Amino acid sequence: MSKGKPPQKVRLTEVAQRAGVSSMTVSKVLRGTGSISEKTSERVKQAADELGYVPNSLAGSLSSKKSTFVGVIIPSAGDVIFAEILSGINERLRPHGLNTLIGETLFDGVLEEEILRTMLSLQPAGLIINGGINRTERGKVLLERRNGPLIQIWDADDSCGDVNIGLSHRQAGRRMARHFLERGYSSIGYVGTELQKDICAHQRFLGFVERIEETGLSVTCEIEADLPRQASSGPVLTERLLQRAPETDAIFYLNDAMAVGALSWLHDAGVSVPGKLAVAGFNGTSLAHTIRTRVTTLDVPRRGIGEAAGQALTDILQGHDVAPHQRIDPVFVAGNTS
Amino acid sequence: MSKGKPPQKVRLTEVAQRAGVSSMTVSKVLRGTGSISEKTSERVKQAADELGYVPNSLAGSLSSKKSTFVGVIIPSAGDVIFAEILSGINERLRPHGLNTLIGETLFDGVLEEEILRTMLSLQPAGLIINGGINRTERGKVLLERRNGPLIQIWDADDSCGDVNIGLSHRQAGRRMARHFLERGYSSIGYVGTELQKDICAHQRFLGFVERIEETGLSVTCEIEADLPRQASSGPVLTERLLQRAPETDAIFYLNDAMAVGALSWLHDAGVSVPGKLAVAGFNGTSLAHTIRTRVTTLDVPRRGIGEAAGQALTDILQGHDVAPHQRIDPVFVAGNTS
DNA sequence: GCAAATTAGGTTATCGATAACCTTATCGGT
DNA sequence: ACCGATAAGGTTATCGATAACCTAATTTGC
Repeated sequence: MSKGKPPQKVRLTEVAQRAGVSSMTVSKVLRGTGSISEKTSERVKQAADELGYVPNSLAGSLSSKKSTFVGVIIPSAGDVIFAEILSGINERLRPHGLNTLIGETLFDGVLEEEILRTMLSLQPAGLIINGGINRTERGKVLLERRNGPLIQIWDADDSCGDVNIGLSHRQAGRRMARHFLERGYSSIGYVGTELQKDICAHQRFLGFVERIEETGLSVTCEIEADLPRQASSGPVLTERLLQRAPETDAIFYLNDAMAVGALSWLHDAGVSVPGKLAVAGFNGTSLAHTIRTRVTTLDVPRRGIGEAAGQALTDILQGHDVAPHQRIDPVFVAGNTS
Repeated sequence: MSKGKPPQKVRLTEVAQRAGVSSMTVSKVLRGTGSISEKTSERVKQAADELGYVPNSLAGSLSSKKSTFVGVIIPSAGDVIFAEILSGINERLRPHGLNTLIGETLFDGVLEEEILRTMLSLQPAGLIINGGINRTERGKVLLERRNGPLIQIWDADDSCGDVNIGLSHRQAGRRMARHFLERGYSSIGYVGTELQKDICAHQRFLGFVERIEETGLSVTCEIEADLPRQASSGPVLTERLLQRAPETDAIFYLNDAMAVGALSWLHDAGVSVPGKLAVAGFNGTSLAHTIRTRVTTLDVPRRGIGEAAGQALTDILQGHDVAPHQRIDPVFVAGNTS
């Protein structure tokens, strides 16, 4: 039985020896800097290949003070919305040799601060962070202490960092209010959860109510701080709202998931949609357009936001100019629920 | 106008000076190792705090040969399935001070190899990688050359690394076949895409067909290599399949999204489900249970797989024993489409 | 044909932190 | 009082790669 290969690590030095050059030369060849003849360059590459050399980026970054990853801080990687943004970001970063480091805040400012701290300790080349969160003071200080570009996404209302890419959630709320008003609904409701944490959702709520109230109407709200922002919360809150205000003829939900959850319950409860009650959501997730029921919603170009953010980051790193404010507006999608 | 603060970087040395100790002492205090008196410990902590010291993990990792991140390689972070797995992993890693580095292969072996290379260069403390991909030979070599634990997820059929957490997709395919047979369907179809890339989906397909054929029946397949694995492909392929085999009375789809897409089309086309045609998907995504139509599917505990993977990784890092094979079976969910 | 410019490659000093090892005090026990 | 054990903290040598600078050999221009 063999002793197993001596896991003798391969460093620049080992490659250099095999190619008969200095380690600096290898470093230059592998990064394509400096001037090295075609011949030795080939020899070095071959040596590296034969030894299966894998560079140690930690050492490299420490020395060059240029790291190869970008921190991306979002509320949750499991939420379709942010998952798609994340994917869009990563798609644009990887071709530039940048790795994506993720952090999930769960909409919690304290957790965000903690994440920021550990991320900054990794000396990221840049940071992409989701707005719309109750940031701690120390969190803000950490953000300023950063090196490299800072892109804030999702929330266009709250500016911070070099570039801001997102939408005005307040305007989005107003947009949906306008739709309800144009349709002539007059007993209007709103259903949401966790607005104390998710500032963007809160802004949508405020914009919605604001617009409705401008017409003299009022909005019946059912807001529960502790329920999840998911389908399951839809039925619960809808039922509560309808008990308090049975005359309600239209409800705007925090997101599509809750709207769809509510629709399911409304169907079972025999409430016709939109005959008796209109329903609208937010996000434009694929689940909003399923089968017979297509939820009226505002479709946010999620992947597009991510791509724009990744692009902005690499552009800045390359010294290009980037528009500091990029509005990416949601698109109104008329379904058959309103 | 002030010149702006000299962004004088704070290193261990600066903290040490302010606290009147050596930098080694600061290092020990901040990591809680070595023996330092309560008094100096306090003094050091305060100094670090006042200066807003943020450690440089790159230097730390280089020196200690222990990095603080884990590479997670999945097909796509934007796909609900893997997004939830990713989130589960991250949830378990962060409390241990481990950061999650993501890589998206898009089911492409060559891309996977490239990602592996850059990930390994960051000296990750461990690796969690999705199975069911056509791995390149060099990719396999890279995986062996790694340091630290390697957890493979999603695909229990193909073992590799220290721990394997996932399901047998072949079994899953057979399970759904059994359901169709029990219901007495006899003209059975299968619809899928990209099976050449997604080995797991291919396994489900094989298991499904295998089980059906055991009864002497055959399966009409509509498989298109180049269409996306999304809702939009459902209608296209369903229409094609029904043209070729109008008598088909049940179809198993590659995933829920395609099944739901198909349902929408079937409804418009006036095909009653499950009266004339039964439909089943795979994954148990929330979109499968919307409103009036609840797709029959196999629900995979996605977050659970992620959590188990994260847990296994940290367990191994702490020297604990971990079961090398953890089967996480999907749960059959009877909807009203079959 | 010779000085200047360019090419090809090597030397040396960090980057910021930690492992491993050392040096003093301080404290009991006998 | 003396010796070994423990506590508290400091010294030194890396970790693996790169920036910055330097040297020698060619090439180029006129």
